[in-house]
Amino acid sequence: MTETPPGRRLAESLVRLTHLVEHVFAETGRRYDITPQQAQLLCVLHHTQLGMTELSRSLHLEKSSLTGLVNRVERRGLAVRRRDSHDRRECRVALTEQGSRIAVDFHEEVSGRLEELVGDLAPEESGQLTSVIARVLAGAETEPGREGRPDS
Amino acid sequence: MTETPPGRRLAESLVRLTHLVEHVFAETGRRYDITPQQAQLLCVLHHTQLGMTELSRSLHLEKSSLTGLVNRVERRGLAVRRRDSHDRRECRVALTEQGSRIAVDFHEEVSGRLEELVGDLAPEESGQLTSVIARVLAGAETEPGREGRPDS
DNA sequence: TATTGTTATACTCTATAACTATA
DNA sequence: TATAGTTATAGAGTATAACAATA
Repeated sequence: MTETPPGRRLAESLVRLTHLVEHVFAETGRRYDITPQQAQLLCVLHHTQLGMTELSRSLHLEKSSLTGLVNRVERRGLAVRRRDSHDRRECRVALTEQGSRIAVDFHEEVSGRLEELVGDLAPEESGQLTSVIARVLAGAETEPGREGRPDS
Repeated sequence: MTETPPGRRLAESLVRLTHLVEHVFAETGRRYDITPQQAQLLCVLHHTQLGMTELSRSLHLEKSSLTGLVNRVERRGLAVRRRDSHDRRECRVALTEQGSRIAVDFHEEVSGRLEELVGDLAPEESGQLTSVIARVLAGAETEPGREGRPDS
């Protein structure tokens, strides 16, 4: 029996923590009658308009999947496709007023709940955790994650 | 301009982290030809057998949703339903050998990738963070999260 | 030819409601 | 009656492949 290395144990904690956050996301979404994916879309679109290709990259979705997601969100009146670019192929997706409102409220509520969960951490602990996560996130952006590459 | 409180900043980091881990989960799953949900099921089932009701609680899923998930995993030969309880209504879901292997490999790979991302932490830091996260997770279990309750 | 976005198709995932079988 | 699990149904999310329109 070898000892589990600290990095490994931390990785496992992060996975569990992730499942918890996912749950908060889903539960909060239900209160606004949107799915977690729709919520994520709204949050990404807050204060910006993006084309389908950009969106699909930022959400890690195939463009065809995104078409459906945007359709559903548009049908609910939370976003619209705009075709006012020079390039007439392109469309930009923007939030409606209602969509903006929900994006803000949803984000506020998720943050609030998570804040409660981490509430009894000391400020140093909180800061430490934040900076570690920041490092993880930064690392992930640098390292492409060898997505499309075959198992070389 | 008021300062953003540490808890709030942490909350936002958590959300981003979650999306990253979700992505790692999905991408790794694809390499084993399983969905993230199936992967999570396999991981929960590793070294235990659970009934549908227990499973549905631990995965935050309706029992009917779980029925389908288990069906699909069973069809792929990764798990089986067993009916060897005293209570003849109950079934326990257990991994097959192949299921176990995939559970281990998947878990190994996900942990490995995350470990890489947090790799350059000192062991003490790593350990501290793990226990901080453990505290958050424990807190979440205690506090039910007022799921079914109306907005009182 | 390359790029932007959609359509067609086939699965998977999920919840709600109604159900069966056992306790 | 209560509990364990399933079925029926409807909708959402996703990827692959083929496509249309524009550049």
